[in-house]
Amino acid sequence: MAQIENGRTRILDSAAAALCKKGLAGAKLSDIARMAGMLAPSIYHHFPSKDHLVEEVMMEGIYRNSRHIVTKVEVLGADALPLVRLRAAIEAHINFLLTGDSYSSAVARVFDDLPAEMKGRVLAAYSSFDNYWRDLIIAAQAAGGVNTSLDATVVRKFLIAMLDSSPSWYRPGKLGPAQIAEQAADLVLYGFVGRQS
Amino acid sequence: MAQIENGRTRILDSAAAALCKKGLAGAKLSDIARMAGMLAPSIYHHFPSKDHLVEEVMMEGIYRNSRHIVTKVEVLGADALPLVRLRAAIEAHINFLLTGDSYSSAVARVFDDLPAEMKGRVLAAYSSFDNYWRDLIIAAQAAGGVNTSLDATVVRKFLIAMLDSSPSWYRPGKLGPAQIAEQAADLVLYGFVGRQS
DNA sequence: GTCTATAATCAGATAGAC
DNA sequence: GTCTATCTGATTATAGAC
Repeated sequence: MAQIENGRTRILDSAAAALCKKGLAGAKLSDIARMAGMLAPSIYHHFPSKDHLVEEVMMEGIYRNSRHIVTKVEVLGADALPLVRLRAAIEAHINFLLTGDSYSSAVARVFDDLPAEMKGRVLAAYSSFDNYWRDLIIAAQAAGGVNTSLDATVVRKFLIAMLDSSPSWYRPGKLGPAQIAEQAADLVLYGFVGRQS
Repeated sequence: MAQIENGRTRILDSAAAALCKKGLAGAKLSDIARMAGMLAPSIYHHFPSKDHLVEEVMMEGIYRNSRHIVTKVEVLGADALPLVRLRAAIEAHINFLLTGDSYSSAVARVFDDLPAEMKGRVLAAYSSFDNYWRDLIIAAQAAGGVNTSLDATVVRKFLIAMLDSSPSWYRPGKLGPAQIAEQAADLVLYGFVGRQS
């Protein structure tokens, strides 16, 4: 079933990469086309408009990211400790963003700039992913042994913003994606002070 | 010395608000002018270009945010515990962003989209602020009693991204800015699990 | 399915009256 | 210091050949 990389897929890949790197307004159709080995008007044979193309990248990014994280968490089984599941989600999210999935990075990069109407549809598609995080957090709180004075929604917003920022500042160096992922989980779960105080 | 709000200041205020709300490409000169009670060409009497106007908002945002945080930390005195100083910085940052300083919110909102040349200058202006955070974190690590396996740079990047995200999702409700600020500090310092485990 | 040529649109910027 | 009118340039989008 592995389809060969046809023109349509090349355009989507190029669009995802361009959106990541240059943002919504910065990613010109001519850039996307060039990266896909064609000229701008050829894109219109595959997509009716730039907005349609962008929206498909957003939907694909949400789907990929969601599927990756859910897979990594659910392989642990439903009876794994909630904190273990939450840690797995955090590490999977960072690993996915930093190991080159430009679709998921593109979502974090340009979501705020989407036209209102599209943003509504993208947000709707995002909601099941968001609810998955909410449930992970609430399950961990319900299991006890955590700081119950923290608001679950506030924790989720801060956590996702933190994770989503990583593609914008991470550069390969002494720390690899897996190590950043581990640091993210340690920071969120146990804080800058940590456990050994 | 309190200068009355002249045209130039009204334009800057409007630009900061528009940049926050709509992003760099979304904030049209006609929007900014209308919010300032004039028409687009009038802006050119006060600023030579949109880029110059945007850059001045960026610089002002960095200056205001930096000054506010440093003031709130330094009032504690240099002999305050490093963790107390770090907490004060975190809370001051959130409070400032959420209590309506659109200049500082505008920086976080549009920085990634700035043209490369301007971004370099803005980043240079930002560096002393960034270094202040770096020093707060390093001082706390040097004082001991924290998780030394965390990389100071990674902590700083995650921390600032988390704090800067707050204007994009916070809406006045049951939790006020001061409470969000406290939750942010608790989350960063002691984590989702917290101290009582 | 991709191209060349061109239209349509829109936002930043300028000229000059008042 | 602000306006009306206009220009310029960039970018999305269309038409139609190959």
